[in-house]
Amino acid sequence: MTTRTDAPTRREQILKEAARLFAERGFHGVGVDEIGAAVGISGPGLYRHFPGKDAMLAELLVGISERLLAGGQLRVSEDAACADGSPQALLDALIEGHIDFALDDRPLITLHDRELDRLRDADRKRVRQLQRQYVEVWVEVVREMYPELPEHEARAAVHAVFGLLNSTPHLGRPGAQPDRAGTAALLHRLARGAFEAAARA
Amino acid sequence: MTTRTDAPTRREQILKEAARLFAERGFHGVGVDEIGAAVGISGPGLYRHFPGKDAMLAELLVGISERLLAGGQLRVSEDAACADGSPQALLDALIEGHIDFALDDRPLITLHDRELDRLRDADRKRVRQLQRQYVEVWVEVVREMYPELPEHEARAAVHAVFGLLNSTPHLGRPGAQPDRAGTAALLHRLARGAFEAAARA
DNA sequence: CGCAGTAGTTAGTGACCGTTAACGTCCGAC
DNA sequence: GTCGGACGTTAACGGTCACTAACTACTGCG
Repeated sequence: MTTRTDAPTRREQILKEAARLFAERGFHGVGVDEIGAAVGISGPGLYRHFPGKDAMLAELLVGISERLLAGGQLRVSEDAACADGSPQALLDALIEGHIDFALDDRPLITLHDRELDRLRDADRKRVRQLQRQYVEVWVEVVREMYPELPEHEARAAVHAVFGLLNSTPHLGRPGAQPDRAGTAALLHRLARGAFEAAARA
Repeated sequence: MTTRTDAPTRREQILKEAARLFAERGFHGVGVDEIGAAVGISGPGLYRHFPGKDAMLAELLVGISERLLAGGQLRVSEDAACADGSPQALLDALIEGHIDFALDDRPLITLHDRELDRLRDADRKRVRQLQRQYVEVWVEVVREMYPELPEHEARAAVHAVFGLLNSTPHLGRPGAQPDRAGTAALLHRLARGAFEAAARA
């Protein structure tokens, strides 16, 4: 949990605004001029920082996937280090981490499963691999928690719970979400309840 | 549950293929020539059936929203007619109906929350209103089933469960889903479990 | 037959958009 | 001081794309 205090670089500004715009109107629906305008420079000025529009999307998607996977793996290893690591506590940690991500980086969550097919083959392969690994982390933890659950059902349940947790962009359209902690708690309960019910064959 | 036996009209073919292509590559990512090719005619021939590309998307999205809402309202009225209408049975009926839709019309489900912003203002307003009404149908049933659940939490839970049920497009990428009945049953359990857990404050 | 309407075709047009080219400006280092 | 690189700018180019125009083929009907 490292927090930054220094000002964001221009490159980071661009990525952030591009993520927002891509999430709002789709990759093909946003022009480079708009992205430039969002950070106060104009159109082709972006090419000092990125080789092209595709590269921005690629960096965003690869970055998201890497962060998600790294977070998941970190929590698993932390749990393994702790002596009192119960499967439920680990699953809760995974859920909480994903919720934090979904609540803090809504545009990225939106992009994550929406614009994957707009990537070059190599990048798409890499993102898909990272996503698969992240799912596998969850599946292993879920199966440790509910050993009676068949693997393919565990995997389907994990995908479904991702859909549940990633629904946050559809929630508080106009104003900011009323209560971040409350929303997080509710989502956590929903996810736990879904997994429990999956195991009740 | 009326099933059609007559051949689909050209117009319906176009809508079906357009839905598939829009879902795969996004509205802006598909050209009219491709849509035409998918139904065996070429590009501008589409304009005999639709005034423009936007109109196809509009008809798709309005149609989806209307069908979802009509299905939900139908189930509520059926339950009210039956003497033995329990809240749980009604909620199960809603869940099952939504699952059927998600499993049978994957491309439409994908479009439904992805390309809404590509619509003209009037159409977008209409779709949003239909969606809102559909959510309200669910919220009322959920609150009847779990009276202790505050309204805003019920609404958030409904949105989240939609995300869960609509995750089916992310499941069986390569082959067809192994077992439709099994997938439906699993999704149903997950959704029920999520609502139950929501109510356990 | 003649005719009208339906459903296509190909060719072209104007707009948009990603990208490149050529040029300017500021600023720190030697 | 001036030199060089980082960072922008505007102008232009080439391709793509939605849409239109003009024309053709089929089909049922009097």
